[in-house]
Amino acid sequence: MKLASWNVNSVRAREARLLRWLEFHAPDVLCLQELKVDAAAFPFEALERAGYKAAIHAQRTYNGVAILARREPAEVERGFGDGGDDSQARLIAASVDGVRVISAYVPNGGAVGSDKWGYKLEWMRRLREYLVRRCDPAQPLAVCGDFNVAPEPRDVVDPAAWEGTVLFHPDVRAALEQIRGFGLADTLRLQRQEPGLYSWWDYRMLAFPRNQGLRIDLILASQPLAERCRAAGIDRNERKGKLPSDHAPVFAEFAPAGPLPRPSPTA
DNA sequence: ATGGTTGCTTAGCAA
Repeated sequence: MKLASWNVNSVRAREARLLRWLEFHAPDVLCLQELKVDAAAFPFEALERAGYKAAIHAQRTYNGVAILARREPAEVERGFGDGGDDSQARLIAASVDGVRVISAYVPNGGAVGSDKWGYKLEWMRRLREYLVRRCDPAQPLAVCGDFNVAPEPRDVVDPAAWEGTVLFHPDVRAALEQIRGFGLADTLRLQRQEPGLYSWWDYRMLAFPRNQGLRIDLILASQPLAERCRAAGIDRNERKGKLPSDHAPVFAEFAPAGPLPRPSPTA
């Protein structure tokens, strides 16, 4: 199974790129963030022609998340359903081919200390609680999306300069560790260890051609899924050219589920 | 120096 996640920064503005990317890379599942359209404006028909069914949690202007798959995503849940503020469309969960998939758009956080910052920290705490309440780390689970947090210094172009900002602050890094502590592995780091692998570059200051980015888009996998991970990466190429999203798609590939190979009797 | 770019909605906000 090839699983991908992409913050498209408006599915309307990115529709042509999205369709081209799907045709070329043909993932089994694609999680989207920042749709920025209501359900009436979501391109269901074009995606259907491209061979994908979509489950969406949409809202006008801001936010919006989706899960695309070859077959209709099942058992769809939208929002946390925890009695808290679910007015921002930032979370959708669905089952695809035996894997529970979550597409998450963690709040950016505005400025440290602001109301948005408090909302971000609270939202990340609620995500951890949602996982505990609604998911099973002993089953195949992929938590995908724009986390708006870089996990480690090697995920940041200039860690000293970014230290303490909303994307690389000790409090949100700790909140991310709490989420990972549910039993989730960072699939990219199962495969690659080097610094300089980024998924987001600011539109300004020629950040992309200078590779001044951060890795804030993640595919986290529970142990039963992570042990089947055979590849992971970031499609930096999609960030090139005219009017890209400011995020590149990230992906992970998993071997089919099945019994472990029996040890050879001659071993 | 709080700049710069893009997108949504139409001057200001969000990222």
